[in-house]
Amino acid sequence: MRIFMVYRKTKGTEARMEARRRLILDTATHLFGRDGYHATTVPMIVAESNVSTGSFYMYFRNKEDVFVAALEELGTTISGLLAVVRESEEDVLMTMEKKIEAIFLFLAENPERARLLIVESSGVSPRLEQIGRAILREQEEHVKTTLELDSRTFVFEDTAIAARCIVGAVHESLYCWLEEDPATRLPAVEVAHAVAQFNIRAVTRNERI
Amino acid sequence: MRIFMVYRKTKGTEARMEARRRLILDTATHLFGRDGYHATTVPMIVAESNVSTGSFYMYFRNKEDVFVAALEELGTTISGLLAVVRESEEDVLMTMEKKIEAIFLFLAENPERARLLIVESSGVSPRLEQIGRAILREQEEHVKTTLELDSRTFVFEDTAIAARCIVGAVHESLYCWLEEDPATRLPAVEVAHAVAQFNIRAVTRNERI
Amino acid sequence: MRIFMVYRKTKGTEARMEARRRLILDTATHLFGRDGYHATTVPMIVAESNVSTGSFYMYFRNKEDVFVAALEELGTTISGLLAVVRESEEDVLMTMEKKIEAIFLFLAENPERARLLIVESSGVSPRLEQIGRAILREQEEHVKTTLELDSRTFVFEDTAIAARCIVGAVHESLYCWLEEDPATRLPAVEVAHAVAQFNIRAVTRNERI
Amino acid sequence: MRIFMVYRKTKGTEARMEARRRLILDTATHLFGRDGYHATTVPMIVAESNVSTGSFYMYFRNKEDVFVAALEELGTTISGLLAVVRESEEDVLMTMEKKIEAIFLFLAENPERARLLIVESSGVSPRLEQIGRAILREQEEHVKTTLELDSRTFVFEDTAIAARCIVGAVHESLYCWLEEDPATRLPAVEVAHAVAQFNIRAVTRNERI
DNA sequence: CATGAATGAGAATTCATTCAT
DNA sequence: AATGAATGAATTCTCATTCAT
Repeated sequence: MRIFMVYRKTKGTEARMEARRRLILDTATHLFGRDGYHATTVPMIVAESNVSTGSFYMYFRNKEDVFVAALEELGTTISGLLAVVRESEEDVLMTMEKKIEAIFLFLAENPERARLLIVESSGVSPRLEQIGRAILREQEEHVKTTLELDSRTFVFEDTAIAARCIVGAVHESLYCWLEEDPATRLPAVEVAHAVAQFNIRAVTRNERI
Repeated sequence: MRIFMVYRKTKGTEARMEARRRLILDTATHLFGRDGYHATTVPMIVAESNVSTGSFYMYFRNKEDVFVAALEELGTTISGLLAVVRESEEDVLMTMEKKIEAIFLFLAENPERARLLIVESSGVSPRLEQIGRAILREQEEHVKTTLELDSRTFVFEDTAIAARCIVGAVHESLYCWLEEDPATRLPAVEVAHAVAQFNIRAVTRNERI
Repeated sequence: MRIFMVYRKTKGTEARMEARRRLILDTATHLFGRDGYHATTVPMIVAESNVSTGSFYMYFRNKEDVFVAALEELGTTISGLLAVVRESEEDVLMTMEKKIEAIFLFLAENPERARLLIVESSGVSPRLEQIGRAILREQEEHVKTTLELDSRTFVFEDTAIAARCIVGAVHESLYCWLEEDPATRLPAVEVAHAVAQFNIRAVTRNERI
Repeated sequence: MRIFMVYRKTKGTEARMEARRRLILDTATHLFGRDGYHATTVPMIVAESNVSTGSFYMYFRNKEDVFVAALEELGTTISGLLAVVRESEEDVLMTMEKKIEAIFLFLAENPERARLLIVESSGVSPRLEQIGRAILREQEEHVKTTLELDSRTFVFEDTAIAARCIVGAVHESLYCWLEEDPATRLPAVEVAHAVAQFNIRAVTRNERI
């Protein structure tokens, strides 16, 4: 064993640590989304990140932990997306439409994240499932809140159920769209719009349409 | 001259074999639904079925194979359920309502099968995912066909997307319902009805409501 | 369970039993020779023979036992071959030549038996190895006996070693010949002759050649 | 400023890894040679080496792989042995004699290696058989080359066949010698010499003897 | 802080053999 | 005598995690 003395500036070290964590997390997110939780091994993440196994376990307690981090990050991202919509729209109908489209389009543009959320978060461990479900639940809360903003516009009584239906509709149609041949499928925006229309029809008086 | 006793395979043997297969399959379905695909090991299935490892591999090629069998059986069951509805209803609106409720109620009454379909069939292997998706796709086909039966009643243009939304809505609201405290949640029939109403509103002129 | 009374003539039964044993043994010999001991499973033998597993174990104690039977049969065959030579030849030199050629040609014409003896009999179990070795030892005995028939002709002192060398030479050259491309290799008879010459040269005064 | 201690992989690590690989390989070679390929299990190798299962699979892809390594090492050793002979001898006859004796004596002193080569390399898998055969083929090449050095001394026409006969003779007589009772058998050197004489007689004019 | 060799529990699967029918 | 379903011991191999350096 040889010991080298290395003098480093503290600042740079902290920044580098953060960068390493990011690198590992991004790589893991990518691999989990592409190959799934079980097909992705720690050696794979480590190799792809050019980081040692030891480092991996310095930044994350275990494999599940990285997945949790990836999922939580995704949750935050989607929350932010929905928050932006709420703040920017005046018309509740438009708010609803934008929210639905925002979720759909974000996941359509980030298919690996979509898999992470829809496919891979379930069936691994109760903890992971809870986190994945929490993200859906938050989306449902967002939608429910919007539905309750204006009971003149949104006439469907049970807003909780409506919210769940809406979120379920979005995810299922998104998943189907992802399965389709990218060359021939409709553009994401069109599908997002149609899905939004479907759900808005369900919760409003339909004379306007 | 000598007398030989010749034992012939009688119906009993075949019946017993079929019963054994059933036993293994049912046990596996139960365990997969309760603990998930990865948490369920062949030794567990075997122990729970009071069957030897060898027998397991006599009736199924491998672990994935039992899961496939369980999933396919579930698919057949749901298909049957939907087929019954189609045949029995005259009113297209009523058909749609019954179909939606049929899926919801069946899965509500068979929560382990619901997990099998919604949670455990994804993220395990492409083959399993395909089979799980095929079941959803079939449900969507059923719904789509119904939507196209009467374009006066069902006015939502893109029936494919509508079908996906409906199936997604049903599954998500069901899953949420299963997560709720059985002691305090609404009765399944009520939720099923509300979900049906939601979806019917989305695809019809709403004057009637 | 149903019991049928079947009346059969005793004679036919015994003959049929012998025929079954033969069938199993021949099939097993073929499969062992083609695929090797370990790659040949009892289910394979049974399937190929159109016989039940139970029957297999009626005629042979176990898998090793069929191999033993196959090997012993082969030993007998080769013994017979060598015995015929001994009886028919007058000239000791000719006897030696014929013996060497007989072994070579028989195995060349029965490559599966050759594999059984040279390749598959070793490395399976001590018992099998002993039997395989016994066959070689018997060949060596035959050769040794011949070498000792006429010490004027055969001048190599240590007849035991000479016999071993001869048998080893025959088997190795045979094995190499079997590995060669059947389309381009020399005819078996030519190689057999050359091998015989080689070995005869080794044990005789060479003026004659 | 902070001081980090950076541990570098030093020669020690690499050396220790090499030593570990050696340990596993030597243990495996020993067990394969003593008990045979099939009777030797990975747990046995691992236990005997005081190494974990995981380590085993770090250094070797699988059980076959260690066997291959053992066999290839043996091939290299024998090649080296023969190469040394070729370089050191002037007289072709002496070269031949030394080569034959070298193979015999090396295997006589390393009976486990002998078993590895003669017995265990065949009948396991085509790949292993090929490697085992390649070693024999190389010996035959060596011998053949020597035979072709001096056509005045070596008069046997078909050098390829002669080479095979020689190698076969050596291995078979060696194998018989190994089977004999160590207490009463002739010394290896004597047998080696006799075997060499046998083969040299076969390929030369015999006046000298 | 960083490394990556080492660990070992645990999973899936095969197949020779038995035995009730 | 004949059948073939049933058995379960035994084997190979993977991978998340640890820890000496």
